[in-house]
Amino acid sequence: MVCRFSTRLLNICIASICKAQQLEKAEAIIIDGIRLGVLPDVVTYNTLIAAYCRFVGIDTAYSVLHRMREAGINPDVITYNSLIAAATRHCLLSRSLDLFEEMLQMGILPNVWSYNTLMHCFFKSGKPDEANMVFRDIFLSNLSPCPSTFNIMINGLCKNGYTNNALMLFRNLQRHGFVPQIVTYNILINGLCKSGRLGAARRILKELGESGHVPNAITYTTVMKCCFRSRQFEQGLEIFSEMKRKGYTFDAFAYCTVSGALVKTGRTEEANKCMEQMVTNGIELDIVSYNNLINLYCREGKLENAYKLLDEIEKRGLECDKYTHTILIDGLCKAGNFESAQQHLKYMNMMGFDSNLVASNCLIDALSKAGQIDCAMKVFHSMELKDSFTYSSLVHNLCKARRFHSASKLLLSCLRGGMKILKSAQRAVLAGLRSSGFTRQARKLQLKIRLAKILHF
DNA sequence: TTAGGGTTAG
Repeated sequence: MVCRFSTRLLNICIASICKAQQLEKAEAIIIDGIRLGVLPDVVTYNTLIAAYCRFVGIDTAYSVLHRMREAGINPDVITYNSLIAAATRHCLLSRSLDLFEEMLQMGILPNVWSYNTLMHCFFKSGKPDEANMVFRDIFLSNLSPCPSTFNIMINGLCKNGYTNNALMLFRNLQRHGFVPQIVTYNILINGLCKSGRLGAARRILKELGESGHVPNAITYTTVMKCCFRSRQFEQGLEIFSEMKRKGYTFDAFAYCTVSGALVKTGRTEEANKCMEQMVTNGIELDIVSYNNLINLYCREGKLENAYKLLDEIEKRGLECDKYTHTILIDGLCKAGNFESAQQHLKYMNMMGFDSNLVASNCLIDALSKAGQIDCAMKVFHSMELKDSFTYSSLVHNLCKARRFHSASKLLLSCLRGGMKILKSAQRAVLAGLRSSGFTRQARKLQLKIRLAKILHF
């Protein structure tokens, strides 16, 4: 139904149709509108582009830009900010930069949101130095940073391992009159908890209470997770009860935090009850909840039930993510079904997931524990990306197989790559070399370990 | 239009 209305009404109509994800219908209405003499404007197309970014993909959204120009409407800073934000959501750094450049070439001046988004994209891509340069550019461009600018900065620093710098920035900003928002406190508490600085996190939590803000569901989930991480289980469960009393368990977050922690400690029955409670309370299962359930079934050895859930995910129109696949690969490994695990890993590669590091590590660990260390080495050589877990597991199991020279070589290549390795794995190599009469090699290796520590840490 | 909490491996 198209009406005789003004552009403003057309835009209201397009916004509501886009919200309902009926994008083709929205485009048809725009065309009908033109025929009836109701011309779309930049707001009409920006709404459509934002919806394509959110519900379809950046390429489709970008193609609307052409149609927009054909209709004689020039994009503005909001058009480009939407596209840059979409690229950032998918961690497409070069795409974000290209769009930023294109915007400049079109003579469109970026605003503080453009810089915020670009900064966030650099942080998400693990490039804090570049993000810092964008932060400086905001001031050089004579733009005023907004509270989100600082929140993105503090969050990015925390996520990239610079929690101390984040805390320093927070204090500096406070000295200059910055009033932290509840989001700022949550970001900092989460960063401090994850880096193991529980005392500092507690101080910030106390400050939050004194600031007049009320802790919200996110604050509670963050602190609860922190308790589980530091093995203060009963305290974590007390927070969960408090969340329920206060009505903060309106989504899947708290339930998944609790059930995840219960599964990790082998309390699968309680984890099951927790998820059942979630469903009874009318909370719909999302992909993370399904992942939790799949993990629960895998731990109980009920792989068939786990696979049944995959069908349910598909029926519900949800998409499996890298966690779903990793959990299943780990489940197959733990059940000793290496062939299926390897097949699933291949499938994961084929699907083009951004990372299969954890899944590969699961396979390496399980294979080498089962004595199939050469198979594990094959997987190792096929991996593009390796981390401290990959090396620790292999070095440890090579020692168990009394292959101390191979373990020593691998240990050194890990340290040369600037990666840490479990202390117990280091000790196993040194002890193994000594006990098999290679004391000189052990001494040399110890010296090299010390040198690597000085160079990298 | 941007920013915060949940799920994977020793």
